[in-house]
Amino acid sequence: MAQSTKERLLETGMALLLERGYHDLGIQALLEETGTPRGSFYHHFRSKEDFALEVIDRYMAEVHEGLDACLGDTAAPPTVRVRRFFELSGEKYRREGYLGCLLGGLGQELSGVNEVFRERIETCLSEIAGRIADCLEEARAQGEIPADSSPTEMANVLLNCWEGAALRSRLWRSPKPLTQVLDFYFGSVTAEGRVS
Amino acid sequence: MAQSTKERLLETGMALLLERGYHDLGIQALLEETGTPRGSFYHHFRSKEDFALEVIDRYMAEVHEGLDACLGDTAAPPTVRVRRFFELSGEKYRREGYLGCLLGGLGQELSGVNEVFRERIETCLSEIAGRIADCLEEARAQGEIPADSSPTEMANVLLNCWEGAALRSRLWRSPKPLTQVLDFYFGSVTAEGRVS
DNA sequence: ACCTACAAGTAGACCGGTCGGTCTACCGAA
DNA sequence: TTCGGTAGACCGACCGGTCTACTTGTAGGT
Repeated sequence: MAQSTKERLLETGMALLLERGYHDLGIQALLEETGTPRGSFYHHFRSKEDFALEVIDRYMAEVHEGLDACLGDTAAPPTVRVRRFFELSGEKYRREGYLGCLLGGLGQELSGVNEVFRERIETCLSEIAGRIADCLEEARAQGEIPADSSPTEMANVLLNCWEGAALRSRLWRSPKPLTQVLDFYFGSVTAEGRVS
Repeated sequence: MAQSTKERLLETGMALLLERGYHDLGIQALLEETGTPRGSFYHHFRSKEDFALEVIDRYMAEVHEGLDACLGDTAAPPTVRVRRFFELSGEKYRREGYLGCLLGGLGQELSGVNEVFRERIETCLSEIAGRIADCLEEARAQGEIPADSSPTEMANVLLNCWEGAALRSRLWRSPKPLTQVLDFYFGSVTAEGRVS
């Protein structure tokens, strides 16, 4: 068997959750899409909520892979590495038809109702922001950005703006908001306050 | 009667849609919350979808009121007026318990599944961006921002970043992402590239 | 080599509850 | 008497979740 039943459910589930959101995606639809009987689903997952949380785990694993690949490349200046990570994410969005970010989607939909999801997704985002902040701290140390910058704050602002652009890109079905926000952010971060 | 049944449904519905989202909010819950019989609801609205669209209309009416109040104040410089509009929105979010923006919430949840909502919400956002762009055009004409700026693009970037901050503020239940993004945006827009 | 025993996973009928929506009856003001 | 609006019983469809039966793969005893 090329792929286990559980993996198939998680992979297809990730795509369906991104497209349809949590409440609009029924177990039934997922089972039909993957040709899985009901019993198998509940053998592998305690509940729909448990399933979605595992999908998020899988999503985060992919994100960390992307972060490893981009931020670890010490040949490039830190701010360039950070930008590359977002450009890589934008590439992924394109392949998916510009449906935005799963964390943003589930976060918006569920954070008003379900505390478990709210905390989990917030944790994921601050984890990502943390790794970006580490890289921006390098940029600060190397003088690429002003010495009085706050890498943590800058990373969070960047990530939040990116999530907003991802939402707009989902509405617009276009990469434009994504590239615009990167141009704006890195344009101002790396040029701001420079004399000469 | 202080408030007609329809108004009561729309007002309460707006709050409930913001908190719970579209799919998680059942007609039943809305009826119980407002003490309305089922028949009244379907007398005033063709369907749940029609209801939500009217809620969006009502929301947009409020947004335009805010825009009128802030952008019309010609005593202040244009960029200050724009900032005031977002600060006013932030005040509103605070009163609601930092649940973010209704357009962002419904946009994320529904734009992958329902074309009607996707187009409507995208139209709303570009309408808002358009009014902000007009004000930024004034700023450009007055030399407050560089002459080679693109007000439309700047307005869209600002609005998108704001929506992202609103999402994070919803997850975080805090105003911090909102104030951070405004400080960053207006800090770089009004200071960028200035010599002396 | 063969039988047994057991567990992991597959299969789908079935459950109570809730969903959005319809329908008829009723009410009160013009 | 008409008509905008209220009232709530009722409908089929679908929801997430449970249950039992079956199929497999395999470890262990003889």
